[in-house]
Amino acid sequence: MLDIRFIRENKDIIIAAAKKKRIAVDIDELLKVDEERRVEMQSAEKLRAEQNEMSKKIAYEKDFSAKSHMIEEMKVVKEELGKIEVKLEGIMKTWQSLMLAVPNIPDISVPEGEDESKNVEVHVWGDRPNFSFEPKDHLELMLKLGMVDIERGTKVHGFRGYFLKDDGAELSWAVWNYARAFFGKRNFTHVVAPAVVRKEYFYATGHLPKEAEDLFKTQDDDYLAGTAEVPMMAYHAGEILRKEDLPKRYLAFSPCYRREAGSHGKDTKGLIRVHEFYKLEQLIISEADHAQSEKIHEEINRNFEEFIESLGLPYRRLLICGGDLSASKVKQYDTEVWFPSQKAYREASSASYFHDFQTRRFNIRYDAGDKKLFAHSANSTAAATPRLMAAIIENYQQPDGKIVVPAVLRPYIGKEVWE
RNA sequence: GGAGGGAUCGCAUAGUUGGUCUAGUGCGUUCGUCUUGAAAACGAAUACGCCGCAAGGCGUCGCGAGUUCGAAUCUCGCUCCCUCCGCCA
Repeated sequence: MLDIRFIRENKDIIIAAAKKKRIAVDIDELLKVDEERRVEMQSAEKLRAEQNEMSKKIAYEKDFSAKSHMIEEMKVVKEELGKIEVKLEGIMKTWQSLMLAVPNIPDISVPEGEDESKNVEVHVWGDRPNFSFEPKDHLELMLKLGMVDIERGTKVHGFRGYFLKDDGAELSWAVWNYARAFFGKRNFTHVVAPAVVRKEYFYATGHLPKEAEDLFKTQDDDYLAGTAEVPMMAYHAGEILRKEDLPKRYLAFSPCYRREAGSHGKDTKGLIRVHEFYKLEQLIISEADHAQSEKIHEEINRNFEEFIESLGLPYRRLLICGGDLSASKVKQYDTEVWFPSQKAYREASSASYFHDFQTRRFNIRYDAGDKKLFAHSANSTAAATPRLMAAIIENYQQPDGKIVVPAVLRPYIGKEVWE
């Protein structure tokens, strides 16, 4: 959500932004409805002012007939006001839906482009393992080592179900614990966040209504979050923060639920795409300052990259192009890790910043002295399992099917090789 | 799951026979006076949003609807919190 005043004054910028993002919006229609909205509001307020004033006079009036006369007069005003209110209600509905359709402004550094094929590879790190044999996929390797049980996973949960066990379960704990220690040194507040979240907050993040198909819903009309971004933005919803407490830096752990309704044919085997996984997420609420937001975005993205560098996983960073950038975002990097069996990079992290687009919907402000300002927000993956585990398994595999434990995980695993 | 109580502008409270409530008071906070400085005392300010160039106006007493000329106050629905009972990790 953007500021209507900003939209009024920067129509051309919004139109260009929508074009870059391949999003259809009718700004002229919005401005027209906005004008009607203001006109109706003013006439409603004028009548209310009259009502308030007369109301006081009626209260003081001692003469019965004069009093009755005034009440009769105000009945007419009431009726008139009612008509305007009905009209205004309709206008407000249209206004709000048009407002929700207005996208955030992409950064100047966001490349032009139709869709994901135009995302730009801006950074590549690490030597892809040079196997003298045909690398196996993580599922085959993990099954052989008894790290995962898919058969019972599907028996118990259904499609995309899995059990991690023995070394697989331990690896999961090791990744979480290592991530906790790694990011903990970078000045984050640790949080374990709920995945069951009230509906209204999904609208605020923009997950609803457009991703309703991809979300699990409870019988109490709550939804299961697919990322801790939802509960963590909701955490400060409606609050006015103190400027000296910013930035708020959270490392949130939560289970994540995704129905993957739109990807039935994709990644049908293995642990790359599952309904239920676990993620540590970086989320930062900061002052309303573009330069600072940009810096935070680079920083949290680098945090993730340095994390997987320490794990020795080759990766590349993509700068997401306009056509692939969602409405709420200013800029996004996706970090993709190398999967030897697929001979391809697969997404392991996504880092974005939003300026005040999200905080406006969540109503998260801070006291900037003379005025209250909407804060800025940014988030990035810190570590998502089991996908990250799959990457570790594949990149550290040996000719005989054994897996070398990455050096940084050995203190958490207690051995050097899985066999 | 059952029974009862509650939600007021940072915190604590007043206000429920509808109309001087444009919500009072205390604490806290900020500024000022006094003081070498501090404390104390005294004085003033102190919720948020919307519309408007401005003057000013409007809205919000958990949220939403309703009754009324007029709602913090009455009615209905919802949310959350507290106490007790039951069940349970």
